[in-house]
Amino acid sequence: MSDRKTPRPKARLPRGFRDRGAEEIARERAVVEKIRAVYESYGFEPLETPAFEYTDALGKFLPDTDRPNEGVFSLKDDDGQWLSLRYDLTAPLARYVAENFQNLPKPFRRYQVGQVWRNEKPGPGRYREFTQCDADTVGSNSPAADAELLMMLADTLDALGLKGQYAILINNRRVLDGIMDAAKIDASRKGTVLRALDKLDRLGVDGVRQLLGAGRKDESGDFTKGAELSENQIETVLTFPTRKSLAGIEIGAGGQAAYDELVSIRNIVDSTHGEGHIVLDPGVVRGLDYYTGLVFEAQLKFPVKNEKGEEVVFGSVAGGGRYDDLVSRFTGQQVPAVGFSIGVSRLLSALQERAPVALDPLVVVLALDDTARSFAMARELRGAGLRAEAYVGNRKFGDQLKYADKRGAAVAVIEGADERARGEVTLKDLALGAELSKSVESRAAWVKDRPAQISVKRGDLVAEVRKMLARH
RNA sequence: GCAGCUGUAGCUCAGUUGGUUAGAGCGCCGGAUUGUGGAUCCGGAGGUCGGUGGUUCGAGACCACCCAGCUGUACCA
Repeated sequence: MSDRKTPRPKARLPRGFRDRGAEEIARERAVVEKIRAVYESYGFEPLETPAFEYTDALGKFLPDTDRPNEGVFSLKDDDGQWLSLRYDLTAPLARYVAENFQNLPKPFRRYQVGQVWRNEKPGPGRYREFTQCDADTVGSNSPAADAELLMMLADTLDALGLKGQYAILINNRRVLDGIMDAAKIDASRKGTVLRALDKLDRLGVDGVRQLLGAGRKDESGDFTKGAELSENQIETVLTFPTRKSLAGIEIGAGGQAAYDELVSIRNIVDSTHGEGHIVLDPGVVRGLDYYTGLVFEAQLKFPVKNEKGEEVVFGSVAGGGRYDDLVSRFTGQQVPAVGFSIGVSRLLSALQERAPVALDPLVVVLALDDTARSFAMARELRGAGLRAEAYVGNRKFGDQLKYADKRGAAVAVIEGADERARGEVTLKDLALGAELSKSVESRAAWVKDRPAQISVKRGDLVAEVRKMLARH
């Protein structure tokens, strides 16, 4: 170790990114397959778009040379044009629809599963790369399209084993507008009010009341300025969210029509799916600029724990709404659209302890002194549909067993010179052995007894391995 | 962005009012055991004490600034 000119790089993940291992990948695949199956059964067709888009096609965050990566990950292409990693699947959809408008059936119903990236500060359970599972209907302003998506979301959550354990909360932005008009909130404060209402689930009524009034101090002591509404205004704005009632509030013709539409959408879903899936909830706001009518979120009714085992306010596992202006950015034509997005990673962490996914058991064939024979046995086991591998390292026998143990293998297959001479193989039940080892004190006795292993005819390899696996 | 807290081995952390050569547990590697996982025992590798400057005879510790991480909050498609 002589003079090292450059210091070693530190092995570390970029902030907000994660590695994912076998178990999580298996769980995500299983979940995504269930979601896909439901979407496809509804006739939604899959679409894939690239990770990069031209930045101006994504909208909103146009990079300038000083701050090219505000909110999104951006880079400059060879020809000087800005590219960005997509931050959702909806903006690429709008681009796709605008680009292929004449060839698409209207309504165009598609789903898309993919990673999205956001260049922002990560938080607990919040990353800069995550998977979304979107379904959208473009080209229909009918409540039928809204209702269909709500049904499909309900069926999807049912298919994931969450039947009866969630509620889809729906609201309409025009109802909120009506309420704010009734409270005589001037236009400059509406944004602040909506943002405050959006935080009901996290901050509670008292926190939101502070944000609507003078302001709120967070637990670090930092102060957030409020909307400075009067007591009366605050009461009016909070009446619907807290008492779930519009009694005594005149929300105007537009607001009333939007409210009636919400009720009719709920009734459609109730008629096909039974009551209780859809709940009118005025606390649902979902952002500011994007949605134009219906907004909704799916919330889990059961408590969710974080990595430390603490119960957390979980928020929504899926959300969406109606956005009627997205395609017009490209074409100038209003194209009504409605859609939702399932946050697959969030859903997975919520599902973790409730619906574990079991991996197929693994068989490891140890390679004592004849690699070719080990490979042949592993191949034979694979041919029988088992997950099997031959040891490809170069360590001694004891270490090979340690390896099998660490892999979580269920069975080890051993064929050394002794076994071969007898035309047999030794099968070791690693799971059973791990259990037995708890009561063994001395290594000598453990080695001598060789628990949980049997010798079988080489020709019966597959059948005997199957028999051993069947015990668990 | 704002605020609070925290930075010592791969990980989790200890390190007395500032005092010699910076420690522990876990993990890793080797051995006890040329063919048997766990536990145990023995040995080993692994550190610019986040960085820079300052105070001091002396700084991992004290001060200033910077950087990074975590948490909350703001913004958020």
